[in-house]
Amino acid sequence: MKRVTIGDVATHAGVSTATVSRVINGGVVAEATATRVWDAITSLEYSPNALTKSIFAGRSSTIGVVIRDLSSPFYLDLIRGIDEVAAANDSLVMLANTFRRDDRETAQVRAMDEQRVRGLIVTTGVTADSHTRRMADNGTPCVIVSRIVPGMHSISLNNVRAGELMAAHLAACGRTSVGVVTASRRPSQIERVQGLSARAVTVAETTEDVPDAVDALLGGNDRLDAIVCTSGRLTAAVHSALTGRGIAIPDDIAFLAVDEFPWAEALGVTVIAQPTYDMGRKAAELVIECPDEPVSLVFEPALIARTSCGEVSS
Amino acid sequence: MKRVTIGDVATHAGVSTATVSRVINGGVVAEATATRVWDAITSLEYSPNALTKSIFAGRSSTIGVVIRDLSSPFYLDLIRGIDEVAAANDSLVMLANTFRRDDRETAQVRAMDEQRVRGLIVTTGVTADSHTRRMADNGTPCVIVSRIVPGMHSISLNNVRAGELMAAHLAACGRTSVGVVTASRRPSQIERVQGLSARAVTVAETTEDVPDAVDALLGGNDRLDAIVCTSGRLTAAVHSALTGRGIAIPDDIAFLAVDEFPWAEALGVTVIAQPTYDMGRKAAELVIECPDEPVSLVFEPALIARTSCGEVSS
DNA sequence: TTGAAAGCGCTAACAT
DNA sequence: ATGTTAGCGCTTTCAA
Repeated sequence: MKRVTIGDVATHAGVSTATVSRVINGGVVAEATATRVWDAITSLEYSPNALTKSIFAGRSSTIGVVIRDLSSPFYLDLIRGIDEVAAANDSLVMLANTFRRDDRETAQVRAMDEQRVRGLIVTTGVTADSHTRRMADNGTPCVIVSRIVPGMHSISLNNVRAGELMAAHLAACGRTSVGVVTASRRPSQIERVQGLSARAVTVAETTEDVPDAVDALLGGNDRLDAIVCTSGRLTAAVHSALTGRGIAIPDDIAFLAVDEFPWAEALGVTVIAQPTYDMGRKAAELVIECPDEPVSLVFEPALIARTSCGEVSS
Repeated sequence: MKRVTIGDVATHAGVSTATVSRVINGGVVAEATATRVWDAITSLEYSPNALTKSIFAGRSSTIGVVIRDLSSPFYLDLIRGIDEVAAANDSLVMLANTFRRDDRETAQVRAMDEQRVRGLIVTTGVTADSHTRRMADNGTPCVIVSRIVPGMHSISLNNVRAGELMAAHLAACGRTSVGVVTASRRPSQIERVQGLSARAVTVAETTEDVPDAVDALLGGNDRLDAIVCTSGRLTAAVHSALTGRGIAIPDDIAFLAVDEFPWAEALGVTVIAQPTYDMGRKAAELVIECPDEPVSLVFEPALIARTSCGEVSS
């Protein structure tokens, strides 16, 4: 069960470990020696130890990703984008989910630091920021996603614009009394609501809170003609709360959501889409390129009009 | 930018590196010394290098996961299950997507081997099996998901039963002429079709192939009264191909899919659900427990009846 | 209870 | 072109 080491290969090929290392990493070696070494490598099924290699490089070749909530549709494409860039750069992706728990967020960031990841991409809340910043100070390129943090790289959406886009679309569809279900007091959520100038706003932390939130909206003083959900994580819950109450979309109430999802087309749900995949790619590229000055990239949202707001086809 | 090492801590605390190591890993140390060391650790912001640690342990504490296609709804919950168990065992998850390309599959498995992962969970095709087996032989606990491979740990679904469940349900709904869209010649797909005893079967490798596949089914000699899609990855495409052709579900044709997805409820799509999350947990537990004899766990599918097959409420 | 010293598997000067 | 040697940051005997 003992692992084959570079030393075994060296002995088998009758050379020194240095030569084996050179063969593997492309140094100057005589053709004949190289062949002997490769033969030894294959016949012994030698697999180099990336961990030990990393010790010399000072850090590993892995990109760390800390995700707050893997169940949000936003993240799958983000990860895909990151993964693709990583694969193109011979990096692997180390993933950690924090289940929306602050203590796990700091723990996971710390774990990534201990793993000496090549770079770190996080979608954490503010709690983990001090740890992340410390990592950045120690030379690990860190990218914050979905939030702008001064002095650090960040990838985010123009959330105010997203709100405005929604407001404009709703207005164009003749809806004037808008109710909002929003996820939390995170900046991104707040900004979206800001651009929205809504009549009523309720907060639902989890999907379990959604039915109550929807009831609150529906039972308010204003008679609403549109409901928007600013969190992709809650969209399904809001939608089914609405239809479950016998509300017809868009005849009774218009429905507008943030974040594209695979079934939006089938359901005719109009959404604000983030260029999630590109954001993931960009985040990974930032890690690879590792610019000296903090760069803060803001992506523009796009409205994908379907039928849930009572759109009239042009 | 030089990283703080255990040596720096030792100097700062006026002890040897051995003592620092003992303090961190819980050896026998005098209380007073321990305090001094902890003070040094915090004041220097020392972060232990997990890579170096791993080279002593022989392997890292990370669990490797190689996923064939991150876009399939099946995998998010699988990853969540794995991640949860990993987190509970102080492990991180290293994720690699292979984009359904055989060459990338072997490359990623090899990469995981080089990373000396604590264990490996793969949903790859057969191409990577020889590599995976080699890893297993070298002492890395490996778990194959979605396929049974002799001599190796595996987690899979009772696919034949899934097919039978579908057939029975369709029959109960009075549907007798069933057409199937299946994804590929992978065993899991074939077994599902087996249990199904369908009138017509077409294969769609990717979502792009789906429209043609559906046309082939619809244009066949038999007049079908049910379409089932045996691949979660293709469900959305099949559904929209159907509705896009003006076909009413379930009035014109019943629709039945494999793999639960967040919007199934909203759309009323009847599905065969896999206990994906539990499968992920079990896979990770297998990696942690590392049983000597190969264990092959087969999970049972469950039908979630909604309305897409013209179900009559009891 | 602690320190000195010998590794873990590999790379990178420096010789030859 | 190749071998020798000294590390990388840490753990782990073995003495003291």
